[in-house]
Amino acid sequence: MTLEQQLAAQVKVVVKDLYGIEADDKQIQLQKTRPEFEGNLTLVVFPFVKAARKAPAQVAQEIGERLVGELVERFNAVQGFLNMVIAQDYWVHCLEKIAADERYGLTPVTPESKLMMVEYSSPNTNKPLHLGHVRNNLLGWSIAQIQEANGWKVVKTNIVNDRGIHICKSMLAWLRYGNGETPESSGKKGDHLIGDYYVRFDKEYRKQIAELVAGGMDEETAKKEAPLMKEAQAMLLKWEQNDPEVRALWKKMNDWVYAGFDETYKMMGVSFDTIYYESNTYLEGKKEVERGEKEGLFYRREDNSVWADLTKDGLDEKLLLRSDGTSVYMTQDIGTAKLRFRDYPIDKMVYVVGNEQEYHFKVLSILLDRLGFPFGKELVHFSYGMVELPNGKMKSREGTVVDADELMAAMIQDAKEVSKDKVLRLNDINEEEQNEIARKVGLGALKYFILKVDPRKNMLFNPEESIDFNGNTGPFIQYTYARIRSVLRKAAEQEQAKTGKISLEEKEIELIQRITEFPNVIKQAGEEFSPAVICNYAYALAQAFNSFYHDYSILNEPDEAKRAFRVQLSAVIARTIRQAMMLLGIEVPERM
RNA sequence: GGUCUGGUAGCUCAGCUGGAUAGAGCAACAGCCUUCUAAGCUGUGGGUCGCGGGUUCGAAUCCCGCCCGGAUCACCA
Repeated sequence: MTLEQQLAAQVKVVVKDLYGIEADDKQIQLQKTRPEFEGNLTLVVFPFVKAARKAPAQVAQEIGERLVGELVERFNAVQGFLNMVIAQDYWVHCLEKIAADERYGLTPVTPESKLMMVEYSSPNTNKPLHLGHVRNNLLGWSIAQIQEANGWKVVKTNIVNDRGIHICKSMLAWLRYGNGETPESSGKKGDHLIGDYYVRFDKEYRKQIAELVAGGMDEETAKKEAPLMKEAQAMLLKWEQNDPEVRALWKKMNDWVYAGFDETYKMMGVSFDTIYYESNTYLEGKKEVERGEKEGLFYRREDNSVWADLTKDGLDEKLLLRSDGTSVYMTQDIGTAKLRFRDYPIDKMVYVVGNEQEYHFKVLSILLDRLGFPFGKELVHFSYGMVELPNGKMKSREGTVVDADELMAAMIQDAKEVSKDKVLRLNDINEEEQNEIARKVGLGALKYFILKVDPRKNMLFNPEESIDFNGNTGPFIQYTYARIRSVLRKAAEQEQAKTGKISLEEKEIELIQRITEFPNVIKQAGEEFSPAVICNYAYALAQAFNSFYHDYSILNEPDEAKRAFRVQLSAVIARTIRQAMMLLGIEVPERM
C-alpha cells in the first residue's frame, strides 16, 4: 500500500469521526508539499470545510492533531492546507523495499498479458528518412517500451509503403539518367540514392510542364500530359500486371532502400518485431472491401467505384475502391489490419501517425469495426504534432528537409566536440570509449529534445541552433547517471556497514519520495501515451540528485551508517534514471 | 465554412483530472572547483497565463463568446 493510500484511509476515519463526513476518494486530495513549507505531503481540507462549519485553518489543525502517530510525525496548518511531515522510519524502510526490487515500478509481462500492436515509422521507399520520421520513430519506440513496462505484451510493427506511383518515379528517373549507378558505385546509402532520383524526376517533370505551358497548354493539362508522368503511370500499370522487368527493377531498388533504412534504424536504436509491406497487403484490402460490399456494408456506384456511407457516424462518404478497381490508401490499411489480425491475437492496435491523418483513422476505426475486427472500434491513433522549422513546415522542394542520417551524425559530432576536454579527467580513456560516449550523448540529446515535448503538440526545431547539452537535456540526465556510477565504483572498493539508526536530510527524503513516484509516472505515461511524462520525471529526479550531491558527501561521510544509506540511495537513483531513460530509448554511459 | 487542435517569461517548453506567491531550461547578470565527475550547484532580473464573460471558497486549468496560428474535410498517401 502506498503512503497516499495509507494516509487517505486514515483521513477517511478522522473526518468521519470529527465531522460525520463520508469522504470519497475524490474529496481526499493529497499532494506533494510545496518546498516553501515544511512537510512531505499536504492534505487539502477545503472539501470538508462546509460540512465541518469551521474555518479552513481550524479544520486543518483538527485533522492534523488526529493524524499524528506512527506515520505522521508532525504537521503545520496553513489556511486550508495541512502539511504533514512523514516519519523518517517510513522513508528508510521504503527505500529498503524499493532497493530490493530490481524491477520497481515495472509491471511484469505474463502469458496472460494482453497484446498491443504498435505500428510506427511507416516510410515510403522513395526517399530517405527525415526529421518528421525521427519524431515518429522515437515516439513509437518509446511508447512500446512504456506499454511493456505497464504489463502489455507489445509487438512493434512497421508498414512499408513500397508500391505506387512514387517509387515508379524514382525507377523511371534512374533508368533514364542513372547510367546504372548503384550504392556501391556511388558510395551513397541506398535510400539516399533513390531519393536523389525522386528529386531528379521532379525536376525533369517540371521542366516538361513548363515547356508544355510555354507551348500554350494550361497547367492542369500539362501536369497530366507530361511524357514523364505518362511513362511513370505506364510503369505502375506494368508493375500491377507483374511485368518481370519492372518487378525486377522494383525489387532491386527497394532492396537498396531497405539496406539504407536498416542502417538508419540501427543508428536510431529502433527495431520491429514484424514488418508488413503494402505490396502484400493491398490485394487483401481489396478482398475485404469486396466482402463488405457483398455483405451490404458498402455500396457500388454506377461507375463501379465502391464507397462506404458514413453519414450515420456524422462523417461523409468515403471511397474504398476506384472505378478502375484499384485500391486507395484506406483499402491498404484495411488489408494490413486483416493480415495483422490473422497473425496475432491483437487486443489493442496503436497507430503512431501524424495528426494530419486524424480523419483517416477516424474513418478506419469505423470501417474496421463494421468489418468485424474486434480491435477496430478501440484502435488508438497515437496522433503527434508536426516538427516545424523556423520558417514553417519542411518542404522537400525547397530543400528544407532535415535528413535523419545527417542530423544524427551532426549530433554525435557536436557531442564529440563538447566532450573532447571534459573526458580528459577520466583515467585510461581510449578513443573507442570516447566515440561510444559521444554516440550515446549525441543521440541522447537529440532523443530527449524531441521526446520531452508533449507529443500532441507541434514542435519547433531550429537547424541553425545546435541542440543543447546543458540544462533540461538528455546529457544532463546522462551526466547525473555517470556521476553516480563513478561514486558507486569507488564505493565498491570500501566496506559498507549498514548499522545504526540515522537521521535523514531533507534532500534525502525528497529523493526517496521522488522515487516512490516512479510507478505512477510509468502508469500515467502509458495512459496518456506520453514519453514526455517520463522526461519530466527523469529531469526532476536528476535535478534533485545533483542538488543533494552538491550539498552532501557520500563517500566522505564520517558516519558509517549514513554513508551506507547514501550509497544505497544513490544506487537506487542511478537504477531509476537508467530505467526511465530506457523507456525513452536513451542509453546511459557509465562515464562521460 | 464544418470539425479537430494550439496560444504560458525575449526564445524553447512544463504545469491543464480546479488548490497556497504560475515553474524549468536557454539567453543576460552575479557567485561556487586543493574535497565523491563544474555536461554541475546557488542566486538576481524577466509574466495582463491570447481577449472578454461565467461557474467556484478558490481558475493558467472547467463552461460560453471572440481574436490569432496550425491540421483536416481528394477516385493523393
